[in-house]
Amino acid sequence: MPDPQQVLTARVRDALAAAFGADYASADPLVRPSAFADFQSNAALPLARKLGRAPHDIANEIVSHLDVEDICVPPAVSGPGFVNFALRDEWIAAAVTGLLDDPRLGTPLAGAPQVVVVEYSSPNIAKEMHVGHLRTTIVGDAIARVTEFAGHHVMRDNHVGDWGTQFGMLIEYLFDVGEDSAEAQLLRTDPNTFYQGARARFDSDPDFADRSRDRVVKLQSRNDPATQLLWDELMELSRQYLRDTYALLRVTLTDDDIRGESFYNDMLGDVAGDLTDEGLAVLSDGALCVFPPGFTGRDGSPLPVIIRKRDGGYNYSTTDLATVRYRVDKINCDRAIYVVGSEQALHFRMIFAVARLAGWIPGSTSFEHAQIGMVQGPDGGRLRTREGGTVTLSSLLAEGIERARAILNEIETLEGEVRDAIAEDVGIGAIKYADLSTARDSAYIFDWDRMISFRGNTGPYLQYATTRIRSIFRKAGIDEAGAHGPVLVTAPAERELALALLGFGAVVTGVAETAEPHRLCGYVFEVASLFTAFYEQCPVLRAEDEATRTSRLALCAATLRVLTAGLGLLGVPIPDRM
RNA sequence: GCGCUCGUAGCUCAACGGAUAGAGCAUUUGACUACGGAUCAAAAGGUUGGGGGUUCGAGUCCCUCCGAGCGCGCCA
Repeated sequence: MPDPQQVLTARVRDALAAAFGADYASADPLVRPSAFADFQSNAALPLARKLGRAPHDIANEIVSHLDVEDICVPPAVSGPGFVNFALRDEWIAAAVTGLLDDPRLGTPLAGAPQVVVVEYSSPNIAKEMHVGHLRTTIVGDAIARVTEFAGHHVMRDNHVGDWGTQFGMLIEYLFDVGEDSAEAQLLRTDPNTFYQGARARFDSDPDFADRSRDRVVKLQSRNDPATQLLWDELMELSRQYLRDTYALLRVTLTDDDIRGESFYNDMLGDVAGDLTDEGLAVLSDGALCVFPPGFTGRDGSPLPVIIRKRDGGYNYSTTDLATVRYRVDKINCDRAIYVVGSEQALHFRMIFAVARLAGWIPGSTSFEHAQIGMVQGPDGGRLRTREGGTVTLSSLLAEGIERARAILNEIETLEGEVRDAIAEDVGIGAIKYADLSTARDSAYIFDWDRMISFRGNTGPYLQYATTRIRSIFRKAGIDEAGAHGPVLVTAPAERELALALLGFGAVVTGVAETAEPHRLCGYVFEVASLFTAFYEQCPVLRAEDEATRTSRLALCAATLRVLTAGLGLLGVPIPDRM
């Protein structure tokens, strides 16, 4: 347990119990990084009222009961009652040396592992993904990776849209144009154009629209082989497209993670039936609705969750409720994280409310909507192409790679094939890191120049930091895995870097709890910044003596491992050279 | 109209109720035969949209006003 924040938290808790009784051991010792020391405890201040004593006295009392001799120099009380901790250099050095032999880099395995469903990406199939899918895919994947690494059992769930009215339309259109037609070939090359063709006919030809609706019924009843065959073909084409896209994006989703809306089709009747039996669902304007308390619409009237439409069809609310039940009853999840756009916040609040009303979510189970903010264009509006159209994900990724290549071409003389691979890593890494590094629920402005810059808090800067470290080991002719220290902490830059490295586990654990990958981005950037400062101030290969050289090589190795682990958990690719 | 989210440095963004609100970019200055300068060091830049309140302590919690984005019955 090399994380000083956790160690100190435990020690202050002991001191609280010793000073004021066991009742106080449960209080949060409020140990935080400090600008005035390495860490501070704010525990004394909130206790002042409770104990009826001056906070400064309480702080002194805590200090007198503290046993931190092995970790810190004697703690000092300052300000209104803060207890400041300055770690001993030897303790930091020993802890970092220990980090080198810890495959988990100080990250504790979850004491009570949970089954966690992470729903993310979730595109509509038979359509190309657009920029709106970028964040849910990238952020969701990072959340899944981090949660998994923290020791939980993660079930990735790609809740694709494969079952709505539009599939009747697409299949009917495919029948009309002919499966072997040039038009049908568009499904392989340009599915959006095929979709638009179908849509245009749907809107202009009432007969076609009627046939499309019939086709949906045939599809959902699953008893028309010809319909089923075409749907299967559409699905296979989509799986192919998704495999390619996720591979390029370095996203861990596979075919096995696809559990689309169609999967829940046979459970929808039970959802409607059980809600009716429980007396929760009532008919309103011919539709079967649940009115969860506390939700009102435009004119102040109660807002419904529509379970069954007037025409007898089910919609996405029904599917989402079936999904909740499946996850609780069949997957036995302890936690479900929905990585979906923030515009659907109301929808999910209502779905979760209905599911709780129906008793489908046990009190101990957490259902969360991890809201994803919009990706905006330079003007703050929706991101669009120059022509005003929707930006497809593939064109966005291609441009990122192209921009990375252009920059690499200017500076480096790498072989063509190697350069292509590096350009891909850098371009994809830049986009992903920019996307991950802002709080997931706030909108951000998409800016090529900022994200692909090799300076500042960007993917390429972090990738570059790792290549510099690798370069040191290449130059030294040793393998970074062979650097075991011991680490000595003397120079200020060494101390700051070492201290930061010890915080890896706490950050990972925190991100797993909050599903906020941007905090991990902030952390790796801080480590990279401290490393470059160290790199400037502390010669490694030309260190003054052998012990210092060994120590600094070990610090480099620890930094490299923390950075690669952190970027790996974020899903940001790391080229060996660039 | 109602609800949700938000408003922080010129720009893009951080900040688990804790001391003097931090980074990056841009700007200005300094350091180059360098373990990869795709770098580092430093300066300057703020009444945290306005106003009240709670608290020992508020960018953070509550109220109110202003402004923005999103959402609000049979699309998903």
